[in-house]
Formats: sequence, structure tokens, C-alpha cells
Amino acid sequence: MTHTPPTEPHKKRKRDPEGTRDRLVRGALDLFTTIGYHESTTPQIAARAGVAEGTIYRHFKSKEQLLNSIYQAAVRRFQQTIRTSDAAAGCKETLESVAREWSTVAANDPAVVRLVFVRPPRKLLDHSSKAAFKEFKGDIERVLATGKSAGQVKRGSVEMWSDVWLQLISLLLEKVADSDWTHDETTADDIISAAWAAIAANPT
Amino acid sequence: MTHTPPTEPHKKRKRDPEGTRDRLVRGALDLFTTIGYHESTTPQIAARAGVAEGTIYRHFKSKEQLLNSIYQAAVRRFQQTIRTSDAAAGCKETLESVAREWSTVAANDPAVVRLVFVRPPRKLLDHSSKAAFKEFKGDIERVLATGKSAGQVKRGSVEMWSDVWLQLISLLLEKVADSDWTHDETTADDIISAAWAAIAANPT
Amino acid sequence: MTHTPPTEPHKKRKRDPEGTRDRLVRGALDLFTTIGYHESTTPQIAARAGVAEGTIYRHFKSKEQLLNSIYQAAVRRFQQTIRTSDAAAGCKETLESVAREWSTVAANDPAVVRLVFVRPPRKLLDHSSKAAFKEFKGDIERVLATGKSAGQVKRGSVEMWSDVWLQLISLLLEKVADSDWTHDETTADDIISAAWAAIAANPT
Amino acid sequence: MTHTPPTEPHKKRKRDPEGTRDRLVRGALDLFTTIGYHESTTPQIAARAGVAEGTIYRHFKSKEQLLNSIYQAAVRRFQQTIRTSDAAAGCKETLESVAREWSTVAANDPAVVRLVFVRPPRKLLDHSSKAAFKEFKGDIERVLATGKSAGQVKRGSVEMWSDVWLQLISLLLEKVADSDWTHDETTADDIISAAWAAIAANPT
DNA sequence: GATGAATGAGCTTTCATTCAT
DNA sequence: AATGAATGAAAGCTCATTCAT
Repeated sequence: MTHTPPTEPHKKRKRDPEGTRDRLVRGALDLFTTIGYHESTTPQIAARAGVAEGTIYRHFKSKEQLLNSIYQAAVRRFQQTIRTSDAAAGCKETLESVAREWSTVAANDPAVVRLVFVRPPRKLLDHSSKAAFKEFKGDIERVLATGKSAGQVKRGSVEMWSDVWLQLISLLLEKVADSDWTHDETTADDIISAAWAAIAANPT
Repeated sequence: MTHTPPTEPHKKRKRDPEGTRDRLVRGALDLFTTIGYHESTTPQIAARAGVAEGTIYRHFKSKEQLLNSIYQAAVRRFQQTIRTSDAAAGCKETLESVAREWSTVAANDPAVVRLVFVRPPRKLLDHSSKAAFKEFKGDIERVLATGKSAGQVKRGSVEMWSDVWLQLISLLLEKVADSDWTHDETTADDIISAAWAAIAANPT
Repeated sequence: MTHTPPTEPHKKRKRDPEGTRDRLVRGALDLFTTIGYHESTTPQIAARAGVAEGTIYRHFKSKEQLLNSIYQAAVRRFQQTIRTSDAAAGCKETLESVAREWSTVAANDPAVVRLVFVRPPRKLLDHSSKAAFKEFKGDIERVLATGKSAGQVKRGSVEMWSDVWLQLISLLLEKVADSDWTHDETTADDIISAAWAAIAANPT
Repeated sequence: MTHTPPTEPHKKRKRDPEGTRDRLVRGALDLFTTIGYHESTTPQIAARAGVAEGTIYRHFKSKEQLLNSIYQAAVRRFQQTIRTSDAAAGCKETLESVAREWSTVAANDPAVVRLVFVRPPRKLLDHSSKAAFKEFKGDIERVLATGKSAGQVKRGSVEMWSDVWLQLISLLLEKVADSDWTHDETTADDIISAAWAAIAANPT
């Protein structure tokens, strides 16, 4: 659906042809997560990307589709972290390492973290965006499931405990993204531990 | 749920004492927390309250002020719970009882919970609304501070741990408001315990 | 039409019963000539008069009729000056004395002068207001006609020369009303002389 | 008079180069000076220009700014007349020739004359519009100053006497614009002479 | 691909007027 | 006579989207 145009290198093109779509995505992402979706106007988005207003519609069907396109890319980015994590590691260790990687993202690219974790624009997400997030959550639940079968996670539904864990990690990511706890390793570790404490059968 | 008060069928309803403003607040609150602030139009709000559009502006300076007015009332409502809680009780017990009272509110009046805990309309809150919330948070922090001086709460800033606790209670309230965990005492208790586990020095 | 209610002294009445209509007129006149008709809202007018909004409509059919009522009274006030001037005096002398009396009004009650001479709300005047002004102008023309038959006024239509004279006197009244030329007898005399010079057959 | 330009009947007119803004200005000017600023609605203005309502705001920030834009252009137009007048000519001759040129404008384009001379929308003019008019008046005063130093103008401030002269010329322009004195050379000359007589030291 | 003037539906807000009390 | 809450038509303005160039 949101097929990425192959952007083959062609003959004559104006201003940085490879980049138009990317610059649009970047500008919109910053705007959406800073001032909000409704407050971000298409003129503003176009201006940020250095293109004309109409150009948005060469790359995206609508403003809403632009948002969904950005959202799904962001979700996938975080999903990668889980999928490329060490499958052999224990549940606790995996969660910790994933959380730490996300924190790095939060420090370097706050916008993407806000979009997925802090203030997801629920009202505006289409079916496919919601599906993408569910898939992402499924990956987390799978990690927790291994911990549960090892008796490390509390009784009760895995879905619930991953919600709990995610909720606390979201708080961490928000604070890091806001530079409230900039590069404060100790505090970050405290929250990561707290998140584990909240869901662990025998907290250490 | 949002039962329309039985307006007697008259030619022109006038002087519904005390009613108009309240019905406006109720309708707007439901709309804002259901479909969102920007998606709620003034015609819709007026229709819900059974009044003409212009009537909104007899009671509120603007749509934004209407939101802030509702928000502040909602915050104060939750603040009451803390202020009227047993001052003699321990930190843990106070937090638990407060959380349980809020859960009841979440079940009976989901809208108010969503506005304050689940999706506060941060971009749209004025100075005085933000101050009201800060005061509310201050009350929570005071409770936690007593627990901390009793050695029950982890080391680190009280602000941080109340953020953590609130974050988890918000999840609970959201689920209850969404009727996902309706009247499921056990699950609610699990979350309340988890919230305490996350911040407790020696979790039990 | 604009029948003045007889305001008979009755038994029980709220706040200064004789004065309501008058205070309405006064407040509206000040507002209209200060900030303009369209910029003056009925709530403002009512507030100035210290009455409720609805009270305006007990005394006047509409905001527009209120304006016309005020306008006609103002015109009549200036008309009086001409009608009570010494019929035996010469044209020049009559005009001068009339102009001087109007100047006094301009100093004491600038609003009324602005309404009639400086910025008459032409678009908003009804038939009867226009007729009143025409009658007023007729009185001036009659004075000029005597001067003309005495050979003191230039050839050409009396209507035209009274327009010219009025135009210059209006400038004087505006300046006096604005306190630009406060109580500056010399300047006022200069303008009055200039007005005569403009229309006189043999200016002195 | 305000002949609608022969828009060829197309499905959707686009790119009427240079035209849209001008037609908007023309339409608004006619409307403002005919029925008044407040009475002219944006739908009306757009309709006159044959464009959609939103198009107004592509060219002007607001209705008020549209007015000011028109006003300033109009003032500059009259200013040109003075600045291009024969610098070598005497004061009296310069004023006469300027007045006559303005009369021609009044006959051909009444709207512009009404806006600047007859009923300037004072309440609605912004700072820069007021400055433009002051500059214009300064040019007139400069002409009068030369006459004064040649002993042709009465004693007293130049500002005052240019107000007087302008006041009478405004009357002329109004009548011409209203077609009351259409192409009546004699009457126009009478007023121009009267204006000079009003300010001249030794009227001839 | 890119442009940007034009669109028009729909928004929030204002305010003269009405009328039950 | 006086009130003031309620009205609702109409205003000015915004902005996502289209399309001729």
C-alpha cells in the first residue's frame, strides 16, 4: 500500500530528487510530534521539506496517509530491535537490552519515540497502522512468554504484563526524549529495574 | 450512559435552571474524550446539550476555555480523593485506597478519567490547568514522601517514583474505563500491587 | 414613531426610572461617536446605561432605530440655534453667531457634533432622519438666500454655497470637538471668516 | 461601469495571470465605497471578483488588510499628481491644476475618491495607512508653504489652511463623484476659486 | 515529478433580537 | 418596566486538496 517509490536515478530533476519524500517524512514527523497533527498545516509541512504544497500529494494520498506512513515506519524501526536481539538470552536480559537500545533512539531521535510510545495518534491511525502496532506488541509478548514459562513472570495474562512493562518503558522513553533525564544512566537503570520489578514473579 | 435528561416537550425551552451549563460540560466532556477535541465541533457539542450553538459562548469564552474548564473540574475531583483519604494510614495503604477509588470513578464515569489520566490534551491546556495538575501531583508526591521517610520507597527522587506509580495506575484506569477489565477485582489488584512493587524498597 | 414615553411617575420602579431612556441615549451616543456604530454592541450600550440588554428593546425597536432617534434629536438641537437667531440681523452676522454657538456645543458635547457634522452615519439613516437633516439645511439656505438677495453672496445656487459654508464650519466643529483648537478664539474666528470669504461676493 | 471582465466560459478557470488580485481590489473598492466596509461581506467581495471566498485570503491576510492595501494605493495615486506637478508654477496655479486633475479622477473613478477624500474609513486604517495619508498631506502643505512665504496665504499655520483647502476640494470631489455636478466646468471652477478665497491673503 | 493559485466545505465566533419570568 | 439566558443567522477565516501549467 504505502509502497516506497524506487526513486531510480533519472536524467533531469530539480533539487535533491532522492530526498523529497524523505524530507517530507522528516518534516512532518517533527511537526506532528512537536506541535501536533491538527496544528501542523500542509503549508508548514511543505515549507519544512522545502517543496511546494502540492508536492505532498505526489507522494502521499492525504495528510492522514502521510501520518500513517510515518507511523508504520517508526513502529517497524522499534520492531527491528526485538527481532535482532539475542534469541538465546533470557527474558529479563532481552527486555533490558531492548529497553536500552530504545533509550538510545529516544536520545537521538525523540520524534519517532513520541509518535510510537508517548502520544500515539490513535484517532488517526488506519487499520494497517493498528495491525503493525499489534504485531510489534506480539513480538514483545513472545519474549515475555518465554520468561513466563521459566517462572520468572507473574501469573496472569502475558498481554497484561507486557502492557505494564511497556507502560513503564514509555515513561522512560518520554523523559529521555524530553531530555529530562539526559544521559542519566542511573535513573534509566532504575526505571528499567522498576519495570521488571512490576512484572517479575520474584523480583530481585 | 450519557442519558439525555427528559426535557419536557415545550415550544421553546427557557430557563432550565442550573441545567444548561452542566449539560454543555457533560456533552463536551463525552465528545472530547470519545472522538477528540478537534473532531468535536461546536455544532455537535451544542446538539448534545440540546441548545443552540451560540449558547456555548454565553457560558464559555471559547471552545478552548470550555475544555480547560472541564479539565480543571476533573482534576479537582481526583484531588479530593487524596485530600479526604485517611491521613493516619500508611503510604502503601493510602495509595491502594486512592487507586481503588479512582477505579470506581473510571467504571462509572470513564470520560473524566480519560481526560485526566489517559489522554490529557496537553497542547490545549492553559496555564491554570497545568497549575491545577501540578498541584494534584504535588499531593501524590506528599503521600509518597511519607513512605520514603519510612524507608518503604526506593531511593531516588520522589517526583520520579510518583510518575512511575501514576503511570501504572493510569494503565489500570484506562483499561477499566474501556471496560476491558470490567469489575475484575483480581486484575485490578494485580496492577495496584505491581505499581507498588515498582516503587517499593522491599517489595513483598 | 419614536414617541417619547410620557414616563408618568408611578408606584414601584427600579433604579432611576425617569432616566433609563435618557441614559440609553447618552451611552449609545458616546459609544457610536467614539468607537463607531458597528463596533458598539448592544451589551456595551446596555452596560453604559446600567441596564440589561433586553431593556434597550423596551425603548427602541432596534439598534438602528436607536441611532436614528439620537440623530434626529441632535439635528433638532442645532436647528434650534438657527430658528432662535435674531431674524433682523444680516446674513453674515447670523451665520457667524450660529457658528459660534455651535462651537460652544462642540466644546461641551463633542459627541452630538460628530454625529451631525463630522461623521454622519449616512448608510444607517432612515427616511425620516434624512428629511430632518434636509429641513435643517433648508433653514441654513434660507439665511443665505437673504444674503444673496442683498448681493452679499456669490452668484450660483444657494444650495451649493451653503454646502460650502457648512463644509468649512464642519471642519471647525471637528477640531473643536477633538480639542485640537480648544478655546482658541482666534483660530475659530479665522475659520469662520474663511467660510464667509469662500461664499461672499465681495469678501472683506 | 464596473464592467465584469469577459471571463471565457471554461470548466474551471485557473491561472488568470495578474488578474485575480486586481479583480479582488476592484470589487472590494467598489463595494466598500458603495455600501460600506461592514456591509460588504467576504462572500460578496469574492463574488464580485468571480473567485471563491478562500481566494481572498491567498492575497490578503484579512478583510481589514485588504482595505488598507486598497487605501494606500489610492492615496499614492493622488500623491503622484502633486509630485508630478510643475514645480516652477505658483502656489495658486499648482493647487488649481492639482484640484482639476483630481476632479477628472473623481469623474472616472469615483470609488477611489470617496475612499480617500469623502469618507475615509478612519477606524479601520492601520498605522501604515495613516502614515501614508500624513505624507500626502505633507506634500500639500509644502505647496502651501511656498505660497505663504510669497505672502499669498493668510497668516496662521500652514497645516490649518491646507486642512481648509482640502476640506473644500473634498466637497467638490464628492459632488463630482456623485455625478451631482457632472462635467459642470463652471461650478467646479467656482469651488476651486472659493477654496483659494478661503485661504488667500488677498483674494482676487 | 513539481508547482502554487484556486477551491469550498466547514470551522469558531459574534451579536442583535426575543421572551418567559 | 425590566431582566438576561437563549437564540440562530451570518460573519470572517482556515486549510486539505485539486489541477492546469
